[in-house]
Amino acid sequence: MNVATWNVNSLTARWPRVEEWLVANRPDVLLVQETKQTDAKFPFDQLRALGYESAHYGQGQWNGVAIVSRVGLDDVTRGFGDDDPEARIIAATCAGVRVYSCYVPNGRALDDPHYVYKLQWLAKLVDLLAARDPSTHVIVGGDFNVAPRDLDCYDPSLFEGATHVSAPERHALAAIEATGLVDLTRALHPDEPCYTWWDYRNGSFHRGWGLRIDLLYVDAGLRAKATASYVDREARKGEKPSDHAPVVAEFAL
DNA sequence: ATGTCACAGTCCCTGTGA
Repeated sequence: MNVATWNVNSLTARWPRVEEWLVANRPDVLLVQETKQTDAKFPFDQLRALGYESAHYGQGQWNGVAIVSRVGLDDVTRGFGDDDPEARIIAATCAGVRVYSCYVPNGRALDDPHYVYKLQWLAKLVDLLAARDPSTHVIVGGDFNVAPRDLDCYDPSLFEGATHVSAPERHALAAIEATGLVDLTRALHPDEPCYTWWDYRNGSFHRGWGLRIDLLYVDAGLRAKATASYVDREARKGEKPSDHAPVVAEFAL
């Protein structure tokens, strides 16, 4: 089984790149973030023509998450079941694995109300994962907008006092791991940065100024069956790329 | 350390978010 997560930064703008990538890579499951489109605009039919079922939790101008699968797509749930109007989490069962596509709030700044929202959102995710069925394999992927450790940031000194690296955000990721999940990319690559995002500005990609903020958390059973994890940097190059690259994981199931 | 991109509305530029 081959599972990928990719923040596409508008599926409307990115569809040619996403379609090309799906045809070339044929993941079993793709977790998508920042579709930035309504359900009415989502390319269900185009994906079906490629052999994929889809579930979308669309909002419109902002956010929007999806799960795209060619190994089954059942029991879809959207949101946390509360009154949060932002479309940031969707779950489904694919080939017996419970998969989540998450777009964690950015936070903007440590003194911004949006940062409080980010921490509250992460706390809700932790509660959800802590209450999961332990007998079912789980993959929680997406854009977490947090670099788990300094190794995941090209220059931690530039991020002092900023979001994405603060202690409360990192504690939230530790709480996710404490529910029994493993950051798979880091487990398989303990010493490599494995950046997944580079600012469009300043030639950041070519200068290597990146962050590892797109993560795949898996349960211990899947960790034991994982055979590979990699960042597809090629997808960050070329015409009209997203500012994020896909993260792919492979499992011998 | 801000050199870009995408969106919607004010609609071919500007404000906002990332």
